Amino acid sequence: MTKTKRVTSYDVAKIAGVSQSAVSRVFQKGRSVSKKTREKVLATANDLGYQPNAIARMLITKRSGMVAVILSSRVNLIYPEVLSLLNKRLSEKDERVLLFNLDDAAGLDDILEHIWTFQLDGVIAIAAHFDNESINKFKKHQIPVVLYNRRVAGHSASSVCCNHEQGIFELVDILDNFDHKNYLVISGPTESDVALERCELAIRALANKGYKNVPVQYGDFTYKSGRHAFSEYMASHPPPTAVICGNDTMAIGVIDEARKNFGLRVPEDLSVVGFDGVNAVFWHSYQLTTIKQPVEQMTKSAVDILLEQIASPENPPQLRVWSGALIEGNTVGPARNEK
Amino acid sequence: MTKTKRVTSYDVAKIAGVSQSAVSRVFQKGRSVSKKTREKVLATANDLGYQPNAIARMLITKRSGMVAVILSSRVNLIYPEVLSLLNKRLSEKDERVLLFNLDDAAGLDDILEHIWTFQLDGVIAIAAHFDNESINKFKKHQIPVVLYNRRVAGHSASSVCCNHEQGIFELVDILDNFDHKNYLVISGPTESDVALERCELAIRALANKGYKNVPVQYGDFTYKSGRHAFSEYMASHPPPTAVICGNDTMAIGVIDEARKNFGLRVPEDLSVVGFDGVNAVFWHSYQLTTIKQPVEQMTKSAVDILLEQIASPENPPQLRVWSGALIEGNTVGPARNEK
DNA sequence: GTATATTTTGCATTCGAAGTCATTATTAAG
DNA sequence: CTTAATAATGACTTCGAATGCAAAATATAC
Repeated sequence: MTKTKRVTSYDVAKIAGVSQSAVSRVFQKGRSVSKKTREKVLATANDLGYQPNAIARMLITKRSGMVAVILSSRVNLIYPEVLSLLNKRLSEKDERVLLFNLDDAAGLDDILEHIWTFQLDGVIAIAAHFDNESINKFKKHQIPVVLYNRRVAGHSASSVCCNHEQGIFELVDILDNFDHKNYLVISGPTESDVALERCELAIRALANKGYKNVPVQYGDFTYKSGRHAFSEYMASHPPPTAVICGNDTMAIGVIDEARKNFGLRVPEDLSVVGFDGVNAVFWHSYQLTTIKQPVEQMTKSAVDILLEQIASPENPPQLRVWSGALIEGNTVGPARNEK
Repeated sequence: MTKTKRVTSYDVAKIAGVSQSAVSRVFQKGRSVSKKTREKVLATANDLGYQPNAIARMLITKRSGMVAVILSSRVNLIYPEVLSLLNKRLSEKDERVLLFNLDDAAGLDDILEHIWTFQLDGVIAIAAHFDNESINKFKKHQIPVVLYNRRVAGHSASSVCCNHEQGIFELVDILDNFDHKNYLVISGPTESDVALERCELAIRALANKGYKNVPVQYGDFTYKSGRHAFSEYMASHPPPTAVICGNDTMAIGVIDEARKNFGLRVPEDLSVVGFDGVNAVFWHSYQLTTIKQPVEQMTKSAVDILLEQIASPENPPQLRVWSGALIEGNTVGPARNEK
């Protein structure tokens, strides 16, 4: 029942026989304090169990030491990995992660309200949909943003992206070299910018090879939706020989559906490629050929850029693009072109 | 270059022709303000784009509106789901999530330091290892904690757990009914409390059925480690007929290893069970028989308990245990008992 | 109409550390 | 040993909202 009051810098000051300013200075780096007082203060601080109150510090310094990470969660198996790495990198730079889930009932506006009031140092938005209007709000509130895998028109915000073009083109090249002619694209949901980008690139890459009007089915990045998209297509079309999927999870769904409900062998009868390089692509039952998103570099860049923008807000927005690496699995083979 | 100053309650007060207190009261619920002033204030606040500064509020109210979630990440596919649900539930109660990853170089102590200085409202620790010493620190700092899937000796902290005993016993019952006699347990890493608990329960459940000295291999909850543990065991023992795994991901690894490198069919030659109920257990290539952790209820309870503790810190710690649900897959069958 | 109860209001203070500035102690240079 | 330069220190103010309290305004009862 003892409502222990917090130990403040004043308490320490009094006991150590110095001023509050002195105590404060001891807990800041690069401030001149004599060795004698520093030791005195540190000793009594330790005795009393004193630690500077971060909230009070935030109020006066106007830096919260917190970065918001906005996540459109669940959608993709790779996000947990991204989040974990971002957290790690930010911690190293002494920034905490305040997490926001965008897919909850509460929309973006709701999240933004919170971001303003919390005086965050910056924001990293993972594949969330931001239009220029939102970006302008950040400008107005003078909070740096870095978009992850999302570019915004006119380069008005910094972003770190996977080079989807390079990745998709590489996959299409491989398929084309195997003489595939009957393609199916299974895209992620139209609300997702990443999904749209990958889908358009696939269509463009195929067009370059001379394949126009490639059919597209839409899923929502989940396993189930991959299966469903494939069976939907099969219900009214002759089987394709190659399927290009918007992400790995759907690709795995396609493989299972093809094998189970259509008796197709992968890769003998059907080639399948995905995107992302999640752990499951290495599982023996799938061994998916896909592109690994360079998560390490991307998260590092995102944090670097963000910190730069925090330090020098007047710097122009940056764009950094990283190429993914091909994972050569076992789901691509020569086309079975029947005639 | 215009360093726009933040709009404060004083600014609004001056323009609206009221006192700062009045402005403050408008933005708190359950405070008496006349309709007239409320409207005036709200109008000018809107004009100026004023929003209360959360940091200043935290300082005076001593509530940060933030809850720390400590995650031992990566280890388990189910954590992202847990995190996402916790975030959602906490947002509904107007608490933000400050995320900490325990497996980074920075250890628990480092995280705790931050927790004290941030004056957090509470902490939810997901399967992190907390000893009584750590719990006592929380008591000293008067910060409520809820442990997720982790009990601490002497009920000194609240926790929400999956009923691993019921789950494991149910799985063992099923295997026993299929007349299995040669078991192998593949446990998660010894640093993990959940892993240890599941492993011990499996051993106890088997002992109840008369099987003593059941062999145990250790993995680290990953797919690879599941495969490796199984092949290690097979290298020097006759094949078991049933494998009980510490989680789903390792179970999937075992299935792949058994099929690929030992030509065993699942479930005809080998029965495999897991634990957690991650999405991948439904994938057609596996269809794992497992126990689904009741994540919905567990996260709800965790948040409920935490908020109760925040509201009434003097209340005793609570323990809530939820039973998992059996997922009847296709990886368990009659034992192939050769003699 | 007055007297009493109730709601609104503003003043002044508080939360806890950090920054400004003038003053004092210490060191280096001559 | 004096003078100049530098380092260390404390008093006071600041950040921005919330709150206890007394005064003022409004509502209710008689």
